[in-house]
Amino acid sequence: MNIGKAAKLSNLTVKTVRYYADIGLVRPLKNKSTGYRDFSNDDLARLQCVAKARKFNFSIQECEELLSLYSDKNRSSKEVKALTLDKISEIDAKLIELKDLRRQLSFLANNCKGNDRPECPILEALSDV
Amino acid sequence: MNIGKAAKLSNLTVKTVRYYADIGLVRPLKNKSTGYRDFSNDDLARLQCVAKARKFNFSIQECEELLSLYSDKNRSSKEVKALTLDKISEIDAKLIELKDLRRQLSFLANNCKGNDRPECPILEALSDV
DNA sequence: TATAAACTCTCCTGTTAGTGGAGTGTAAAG
DNA sequence: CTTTACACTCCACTAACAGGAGAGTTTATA
Repeated sequence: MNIGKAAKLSNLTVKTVRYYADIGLVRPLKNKSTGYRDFSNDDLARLQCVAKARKFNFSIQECEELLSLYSDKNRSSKEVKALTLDKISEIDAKLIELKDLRRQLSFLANNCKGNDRPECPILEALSDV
Repeated sequence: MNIGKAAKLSNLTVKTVRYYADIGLVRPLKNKSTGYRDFSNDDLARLQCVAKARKFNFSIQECEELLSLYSDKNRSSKEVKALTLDKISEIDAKLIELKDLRRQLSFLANNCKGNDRPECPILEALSDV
């Protein structure tokens, strides 16, 4: 199938699919005369897999790992689970960081009158080293 | 002061300070003969402000806004507070998104045996469109 | 005083994961 | 036969720096 159809069926943009082909995530055949890419059903499945994994915050490199597990019929589910657990740990770390940030910003905002006067504890906090 | 000292006193790297000077966040004088940048105390204060604001997840562009408020003695604290509240909303949105992601990944991981067999609900989920 | 270490400069490349646009060729519809 | 929709390549741009080359400057030490 052409790139437009592959993009539509994987919920990606044509630009993104072309990019994924450029970096080798999929390797569609190319029509010698027109230069058009020809995506197989397997290519499509890989694109769909990547599209989903990206939504799950997996990086492109991690997507590559997932794809290689995906096409390896002898893989163990252990490996896939390990990648997933790593990703969850990453998310947890990010959550802690963001919560702390929110706490500090809320504290500052609560102490700022937010009126027409120039005194501002937020800027004071930012200028303290 | 030279860039090394300015960097140390603002907890930034020399590379970063040079970058901030390149994009105009600070405008140190330059020694005509040596080309060395000369940072004033005001430059330093601005660098410290940016360093802190960056830790609070403000983008460079938002830092510019903060700096202009910072050096405007007639600013109202209202404007600064508004920027901060916006940032808190952004963080809240990100928190929701990450929590949802974590929930979905945990669900998948919990349903994956993680053994040496190939069956894997995680990959199955990724291949569903 | 000579030299070595530490510091500074500019310029270039690379990072992530694409997006946007120019200019051009191809296929399908009316 | 022409318009419209697709497709292609190539280049530039995004955010916020980091790494390194190659060269000049300042400071400390032998």
